[in-house]
Amino acid sequence: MPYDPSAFPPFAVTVDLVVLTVRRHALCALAVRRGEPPFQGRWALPGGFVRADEDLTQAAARELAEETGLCAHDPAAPAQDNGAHLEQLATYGDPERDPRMRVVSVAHLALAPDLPAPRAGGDASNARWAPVEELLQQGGYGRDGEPVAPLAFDHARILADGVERARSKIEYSSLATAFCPPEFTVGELRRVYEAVWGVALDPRNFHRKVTGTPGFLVPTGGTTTRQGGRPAQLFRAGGATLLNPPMLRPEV
Amino acid sequence: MPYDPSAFPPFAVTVDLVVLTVRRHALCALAVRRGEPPFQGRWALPGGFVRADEDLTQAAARELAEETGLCAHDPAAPAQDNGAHLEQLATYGDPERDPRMRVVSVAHLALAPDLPAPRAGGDASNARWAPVEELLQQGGYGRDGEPVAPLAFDHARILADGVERARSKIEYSSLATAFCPPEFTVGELRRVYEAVWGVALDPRNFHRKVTGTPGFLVPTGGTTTRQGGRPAQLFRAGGATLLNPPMLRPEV
DNA sequence: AGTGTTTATCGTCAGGAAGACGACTATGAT
DNA sequence: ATCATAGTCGTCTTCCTGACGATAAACACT
Repeated sequence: MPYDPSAFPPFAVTVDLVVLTVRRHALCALAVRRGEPPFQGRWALPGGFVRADEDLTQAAARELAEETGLCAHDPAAPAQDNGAHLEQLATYGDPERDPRMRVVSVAHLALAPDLPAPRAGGDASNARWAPVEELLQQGGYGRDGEPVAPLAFDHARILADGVERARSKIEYSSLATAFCPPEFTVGELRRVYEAVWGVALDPRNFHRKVTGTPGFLVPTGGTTTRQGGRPAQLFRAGGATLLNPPMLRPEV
Repeated sequence: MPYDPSAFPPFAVTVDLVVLTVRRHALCALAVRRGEPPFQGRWALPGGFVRADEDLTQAAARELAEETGLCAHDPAAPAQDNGAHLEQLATYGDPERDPRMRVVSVAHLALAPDLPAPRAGGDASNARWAPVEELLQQGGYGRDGEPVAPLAFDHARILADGVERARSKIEYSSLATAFCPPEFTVGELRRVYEAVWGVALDPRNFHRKVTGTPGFLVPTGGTTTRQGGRPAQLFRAGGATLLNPPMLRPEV
């Protein structure tokens, strides 16, 4: 069968972003308010069309920079100045997922340290960090008693998948350090695990585990008291990306 | 900004399949010979265009049925007659990956028990099961001394990603049973792990591990001697999909 | 029938990792 | 000075794993 351009239907391809961070002991995701139909006024995940000459990862990194100012951190490159971790999550292509047309969305997962207020095209009121539980509870009421509208499109499903990916991946990788500033303490890293998993971990066992895994953490020599209490050693993320044996998520 | 159909570039969307099975103690993948340019005559992964009214998973299941006759096994449904495990793998959208046009391919991973010879549109010579090492070695020589051409497009990368997914996922899930017939012995399951990981496992420790994990295997009461030696108990896959603690892949 | 081979299955033992938790240390706040 | 807060080092018990001996039940020979 020869090549026939009419043999396949055209699709629009977008990237959507699940951008996660830890703020005030809670796992939060970036949400933007939709300014146009469909779902006008509702919260949604940031995203946009993939351009004609752009790779999927490039498109995701571009959208991430537009929405947050974050520089995507290539997992291969060692530098991690202001870079966020970025990886592909999954692709969503239900024919009915966008009422306007056939859209296939390649969702990406980005993890970032706690940041100043988000910006969405310069308009702060149209972007916010919200706890993932708040974004995921469908038709409930938020902390302020206001009714919560579910996320636009299938974005609740995408967000849930991204959260689950993050929760499981910090078990066996050093991904949790992506939520931390370049230098951090063992306690700060533990609070990341506690926020992402929503559990309390024993500080002593956690300390033994992370400091006893070769290549996971490298001490910088400095100390800090920014958490109060006794000064804590500062560490950087070591070269080890895989955590073996894994950190076990406590049973419920 | 109002909706403007000209604001986004059109893409072709395809599904590609990494279909894995275990044959003669080796992890094998399904490859089809391309009958048209580009890469005419080269081996490639099976796949095809997503239709206008089709979900991505539906498209992958349809392609799988066309190429192998396998019925995709929905992970939610309990029945697993002739069903193969099917899950989304990753999406590949480099602008240069297809010289004809901009194609975004949503790769899927399928796992199946050992099957009779494959069929590709009824033409057996254009489809085969090949050991993954043979398909992945670029520019080397196959077992028969013939030079081996690398897979078409970026399919070597996709295959490598699918193999890595399968290798890591059988560690912490019951996915390895997807390579087995509905009833199987502990030894047959162990040979699956050995083929997928390319290692030898201790039969006694393996037996203790899989029979000691609640819900992983349920005995059917029957026995078989199809492997020779002492009769072995037959099992079916239990309801447990997660293996905790995981089966540890031996270090190299 | 006996012997060897193959595979399955049960047991034992030592080493290591993890959960529970006690004890001590070094800061800032009152 | 005292307390609250966090960090860090140990101890103990329990569980899991890897290494490996031993037995059981089939088949293929002679």
